[in-house]
Amino acid sequence: MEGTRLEKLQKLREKNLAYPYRFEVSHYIGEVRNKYEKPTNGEEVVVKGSVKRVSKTEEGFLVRLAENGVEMLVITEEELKTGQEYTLKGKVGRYEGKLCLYHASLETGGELQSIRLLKSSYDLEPEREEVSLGGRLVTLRSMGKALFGHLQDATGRIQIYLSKDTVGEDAFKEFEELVDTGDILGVRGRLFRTNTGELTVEVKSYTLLAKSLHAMPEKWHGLKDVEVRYRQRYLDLISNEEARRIFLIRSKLVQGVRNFLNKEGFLEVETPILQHVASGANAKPFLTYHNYLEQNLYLRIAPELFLKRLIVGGFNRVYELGKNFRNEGVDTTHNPEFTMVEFYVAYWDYTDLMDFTERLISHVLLSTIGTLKVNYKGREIDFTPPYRRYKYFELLKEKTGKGKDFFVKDLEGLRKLARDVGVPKADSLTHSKLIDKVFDLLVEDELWGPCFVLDFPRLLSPLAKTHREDPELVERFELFVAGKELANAYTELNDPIDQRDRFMQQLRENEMGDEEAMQMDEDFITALEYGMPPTAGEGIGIDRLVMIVAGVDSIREVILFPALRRL
RNA sequence: GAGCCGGUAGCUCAGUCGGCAGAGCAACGGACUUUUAAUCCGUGGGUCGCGGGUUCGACUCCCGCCCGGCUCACCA
Repeated sequence: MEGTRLEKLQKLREKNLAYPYRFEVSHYIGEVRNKYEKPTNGEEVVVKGSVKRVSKTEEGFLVRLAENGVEMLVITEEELKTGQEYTLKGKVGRYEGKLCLYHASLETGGELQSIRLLKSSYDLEPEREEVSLGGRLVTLRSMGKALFGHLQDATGRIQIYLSKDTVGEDAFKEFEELVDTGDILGVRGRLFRTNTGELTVEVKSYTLLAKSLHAMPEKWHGLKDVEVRYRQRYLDLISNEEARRIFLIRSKLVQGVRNFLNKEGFLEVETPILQHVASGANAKPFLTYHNYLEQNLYLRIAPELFLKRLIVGGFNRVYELGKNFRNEGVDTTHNPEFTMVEFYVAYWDYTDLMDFTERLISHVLLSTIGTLKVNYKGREIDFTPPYRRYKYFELLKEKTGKGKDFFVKDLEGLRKLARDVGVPKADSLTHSKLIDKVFDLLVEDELWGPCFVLDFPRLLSPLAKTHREDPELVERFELFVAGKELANAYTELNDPIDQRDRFMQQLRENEMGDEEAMQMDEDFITALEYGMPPTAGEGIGIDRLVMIVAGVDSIREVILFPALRRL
């Protein structure tokens, strides 16, 4: 902690001003800005002005361009010189809320637009509306008898102006003495625009709502240290616009999923996370202990078997959006606790789900980012339905020239193939794992655009119903995007006798060394014995979907507090 | 679990061949009533991730450990 900030806090305590209980806020900051800043539409304009400052950013040079004192931002690849006058052509947009000319290039002729007029058409006059706002003071520029700063929350940022004239001599002096950047501040005053056109609160009175005892991260470069960004995510959210963007997308996306499913008549349910048998997926569970029951319990690896019990119970459409826990490694696409939505529909089969998935993804994308096309790792992904559909063994045949019979029946031949293509530990893997690994290695990475892979080998899918046309297959599909599995679905196995056989097969797989083979769940089989209607079910990985929608390549960037070792 | 890279002031980063620990921002003092990465003058600030070793001398070289990132293995 910083000594001088502690001293200021002490002075606040003496004046009984240290940590007030409440502050009446009229708007969140973003609301005020939205009210007076019209959305831009990419209009192309030519403007002329002199360069006040050039900053280097990831998007190019960020330039402050002034025409008779009125300013706008410009983002350009051109190397402009401070103090020089230029005519520039570009598209009108906003940069952190401020009017900005994007993709600006030098221009000789063209119809000139005055910056003042351009700004007045997008940035409306606030008519001295009175507002009361709270936020964190993130910048502060003191000029003796007046000062400017910016107040920020996750919805936006707004400039504040204080002078001896507006708040009075004593309050101004107190501000300079006791307030630092980083403090949470409440301000009341009237909105106006400065000479350069920036929306600003002319502060009549202010309240220091919480002192920050630590200095803020650097105002220009932000917080870069990824470890600090994950461990102290609040600092990331304060100082990095990108972090705020990602988690606002995540929130909207989750909301979009819920809205869509609710609209389609699904019931949102919650099933146990603490389970006696961790089944429903191939994964190693976390183990915990319940003192009163005097029993070990597992953290769920999937909600599947409970959701299907609810189908037995007559809830025809159910979903659960929540966390699963798998005791596995951590990398750019895996976190030990991750979020999935699983949903089940009585009387449907997996072909119904493919169409449904396309509709769901479309709805979610449009409601979060307003488009079906996203850029990911420098390539476009187009989610416009329909998605391509490939059969599992046809993809393998393309790559290996071998058909389904080879993979299902010729274990030794498969083992040799696996060795040849470089599957690690090919000598000790079980038959089903071998097929799975060969597929991963040869096919998966190439499935870039959204596509369904369907009709998986029965061996790999102990909960899926046997294919109506081929007893060696099941009615199952996975949705692949950017080489990663995003969703997994099947026509659910509802024959209890068959289900028991499949679990038994899993137990044998376990004995043969597959630690992740599924556990037998007798209670679930009992439920099936009472009769489960034909049902289709699907799970979608929310974290991965957010990664693609937000365009980031590490799962930790879309999880607020990712798993890290304790310091 | 393995390989590679990284950890230096509150933050972002330099640090040459082993020779007094550096800059910008932030902070502190001063000037400045429309600034906006404000500006100008001045000041303070370090367990160089931790622990050993080599050396007259280690941020720098060697060994071990901790934490993180990437790749791989495992997994969705």
